[in-house]
Amino acid sequence: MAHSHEAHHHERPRDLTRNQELVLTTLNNAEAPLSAYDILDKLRDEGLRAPLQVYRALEKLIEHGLAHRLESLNAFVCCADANCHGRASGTAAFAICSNGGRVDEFADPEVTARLAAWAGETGFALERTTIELRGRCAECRAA
Amino acid sequence: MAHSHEAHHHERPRDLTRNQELVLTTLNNAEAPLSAYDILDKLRDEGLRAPLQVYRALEKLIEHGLAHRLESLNAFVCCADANCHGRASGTAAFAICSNGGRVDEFADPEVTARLAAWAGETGFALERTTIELRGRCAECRAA
DNA sequence: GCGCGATATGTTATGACATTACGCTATCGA
DNA sequence: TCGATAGCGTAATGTCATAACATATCGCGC
Repeated sequence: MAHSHEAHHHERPRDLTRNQELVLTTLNNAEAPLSAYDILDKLRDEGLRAPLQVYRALEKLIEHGLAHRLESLNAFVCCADANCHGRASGTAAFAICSNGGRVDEFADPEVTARLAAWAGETGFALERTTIELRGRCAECRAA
Repeated sequence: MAHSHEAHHHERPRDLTRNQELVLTTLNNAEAPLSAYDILDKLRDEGLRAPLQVYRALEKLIEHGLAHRLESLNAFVCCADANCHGRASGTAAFAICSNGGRVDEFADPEVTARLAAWAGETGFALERTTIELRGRCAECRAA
């Protein structure tokens, strides 16, 4: 099992290894999504040298619900909500600004429900859902 | 403008060039999504040699609503509905079977509406939406 | 028919993203 | 103490996508 202790439905930051910590901090400090190689470049000084070190850390962070992969960008962001966003309010959706690259994470229970309903009717065993919106954010439109 | 003739809101197959035709046919004959390089391999005999030839054709097919890109797979499928699915029933969603790789395309107007509503409230100028479900399809679960 | 713009094409080279394979180390409980 | 599990480090490779440049083709106004 993934859980080494009980009490909550996903791990807390205290479980993180050094590499995971470094990668998470990098994502937290970023204004926009970062590719694995972006992260690697930022962590050379900390001793990271190979893409795999980053990918492995990302894999765990995503498992723990602390980060997300943006499929349409091949890039990564930290979870908006630091904690439990994923399972609490349903599937996370992402609005990605084509201009600045800024990302807004949200969840719509109705959307989650409708997709689950479709899966139920169709006999599709849903494991994971990706919802990504592309467009220009309000801030960029104003400027 | 992209339109050289009026009467309909996207192009019909008759507009396709040779390369576009080849790529579309390949997608139509496929049981599962194909990567650009898969397509290229299948079209070597027809004289295609470089990835770019495939990517350029795909770009146009997608513009015309005849094919879709699956972001979570970095692969492509032809539109389920041969014609107009995109704008008619709202944003297309895809259920991708982790097992066989088979893809089921559908559209849920309520989901489309909720996402559009979120965009409206937030001032996000929505350009394109990606919805991809991963899991096991009914057929594979039965087997 | 000629020239022009728009679009498609072909080719080479390169860039960006991701994983396989291998070996070593640390931790933990039987 | 042994073995299982998980993490780490490195090199090599695989996969996906685009830049840059040159050439060709079509429609159309003149």
